[in-house]
Amino acid sequence: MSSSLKDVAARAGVSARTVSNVVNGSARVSAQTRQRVQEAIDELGYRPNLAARNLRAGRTGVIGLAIPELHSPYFGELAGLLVDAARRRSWTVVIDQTHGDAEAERRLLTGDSGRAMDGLIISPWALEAQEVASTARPLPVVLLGERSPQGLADRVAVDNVAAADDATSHLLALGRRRVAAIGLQPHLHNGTAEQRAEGYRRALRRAGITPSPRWERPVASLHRQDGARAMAELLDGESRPDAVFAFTDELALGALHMAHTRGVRVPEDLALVGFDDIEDGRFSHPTLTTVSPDKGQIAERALQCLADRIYSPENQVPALDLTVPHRLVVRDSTDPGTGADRSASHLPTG
Amino acid sequence: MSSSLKDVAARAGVSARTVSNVVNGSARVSAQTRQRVQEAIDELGYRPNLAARNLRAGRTGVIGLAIPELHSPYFGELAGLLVDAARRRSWTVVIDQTHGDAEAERRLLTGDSGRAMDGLIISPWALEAQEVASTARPLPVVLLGERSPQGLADRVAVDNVAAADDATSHLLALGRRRVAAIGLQPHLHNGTAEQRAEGYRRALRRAGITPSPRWERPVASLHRQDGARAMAELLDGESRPDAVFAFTDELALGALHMAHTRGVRVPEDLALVGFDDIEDGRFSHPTLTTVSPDKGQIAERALQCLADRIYSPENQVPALDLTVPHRLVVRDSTDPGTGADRSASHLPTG
DNA sequence: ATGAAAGCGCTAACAT
DNA sequence: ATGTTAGCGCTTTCAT
Repeated sequence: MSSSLKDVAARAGVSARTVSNVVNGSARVSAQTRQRVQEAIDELGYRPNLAARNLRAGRTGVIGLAIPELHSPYFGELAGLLVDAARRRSWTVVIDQTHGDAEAERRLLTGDSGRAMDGLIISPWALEAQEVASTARPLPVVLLGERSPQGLADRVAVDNVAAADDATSHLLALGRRRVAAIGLQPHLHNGTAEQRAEGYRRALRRAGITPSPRWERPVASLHRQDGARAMAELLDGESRPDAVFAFTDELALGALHMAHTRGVRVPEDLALVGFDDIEDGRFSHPTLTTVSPDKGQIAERALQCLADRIYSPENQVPALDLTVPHRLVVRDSTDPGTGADRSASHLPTG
Repeated sequence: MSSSLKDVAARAGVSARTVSNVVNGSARVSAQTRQRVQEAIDELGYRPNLAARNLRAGRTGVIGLAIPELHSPYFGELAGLLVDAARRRSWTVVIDQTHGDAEAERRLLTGDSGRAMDGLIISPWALEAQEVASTARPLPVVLLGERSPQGLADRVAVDNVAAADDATSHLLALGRRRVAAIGLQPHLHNGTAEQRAEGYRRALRRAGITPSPRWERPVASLHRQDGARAMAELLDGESRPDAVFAFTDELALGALHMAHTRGVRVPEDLALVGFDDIEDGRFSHPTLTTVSPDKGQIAERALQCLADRIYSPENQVPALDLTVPHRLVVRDSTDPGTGADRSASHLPTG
């Protein structure tokens, strides 16, 4: 068994209080005493028991991160940023994967997950805004990329409608008219797909084009294979699209794969835009034009929200609804031009 | 403030003991009492305090996962598998990113990280086997993908030498003779790159080819851009390779990108093999031949090691050195043939 | 079947 | 500057 504060105190011939002071630097300790205590600590290999500290403090220093799946590049990147940002605030992150399971999301929100944490950052997938809003939450929660749950929890996201509009408008500006969309999720109501569809249609209408269900391809999930399947369906249709806006980069990369397989040239025959700006899209062939959300800011602001709620529970402002900037990164999949990434270069020239 | 066991006990008119029994089902409680307690729990919205439980139990139910970076597809996939596998054992996973920083790795190993956990799974990057072995560890540790630290901690990994040999032999079997390697890391001594280089050279020698430093490209890190840079160097050389074995899929995808940029055809002009079998390689153009480690088994066995050490500290067997299977997945980047993925199909035919 | 009480290891209010 | 001690919320031994 490892040694405790008391053991160290006994060994150094001081009280527990003094050892605690030395460990935490919380009060003045004479140099001599300090050294004696330090020696005892070293000799015994003493490590403070975190569980005891947590119990005492009423806080764990742990925040939860609940995302659909860690292996998806978008969530992997975001999780990485959050872990690092949390660390800067001396927080530890425990990660849960919901796999889009409503029950799992519910458990996390209600605090029945059996995880001890001071706050939760969750990217809901299956749960609708209504249910998220009505769930009793025993701890501070920040929602990511979710339709605002009627001001009942902080939320951080890009403006999905505007972003989808930007992407679609870019395709229209290239002169494309048969612009398809891949990524609708009629079975889900978490808001994201709906908002991107809305932005897509808005851009079409502004260009004088009537949105048609024929160009809107639903997907079961957001993986590459779903994008490939949707693209196959589009290519099998009577009239082929000359542009595709995929609601995520993974879908876009799957679509790109299928285009290659079918001998469709990108961007000549088909211009393609994704969403998320994942690393893969910078090295695909051709490189992928995409909507780039500011992921660093998403991570930073989500943590800031949590910090405010956790450390200042007294002055509770109403729920925040934070919009994070995005930008369109034009690459080769829509640009038959130079072949260069015009927004962000990650390779040495030459 | 949230309510405690005592509050529930008072409200239900029973002792804390009984409430605890109801919550944990640990002893027989009369149906009537049980119901009364349950009502009190519901009315008060009582949730057990995990910190107190942990203190009492001397265990946290938390294990740490320390990896270089979460956003890399390989580690993202592995982390996802570990999180799910841990959950099946009612464990929570806290993730730390070391970013290949020796100091960060050291802190985790010595337990000075300020994270409360029952065990640690770490994929060391900067630390050498020697130092890992000599570090005093206050908790059970499993090493991933690391050279065996002289039997001083459990370790789970593929046979890197054999795997690299397989990959290289595959290229040689295609009739390629100028086989380059991308991914050496002379500045690191964590073992992985060295072992893959060794397997690469072994295969060459067996084919009667003398390994030459000219074909061995070092990289600063294992990202796509490093692979692209290394490939550029190879293509700028006096004699061009007709095959490349990249030590990771990310490097391979970066190399592939550069090949496209330079107009080099894959696999006709250049056959390419990666390592890790990340999702991207199944949808790249062309799809990527790769060495596929059994990631699910890595996760499962790492957790099993940890469980054995945590739950049965008394019968301590010597450190285990577990080798997990791998297989070569042949795809289009080495197969000018059918264009089909011959080992694992992730798309519907048609 | 249930109650009373000790104690897990730590911090901090109260002492000196 | 340092000692003494209560108590965070829970589980569990001992007792009834």
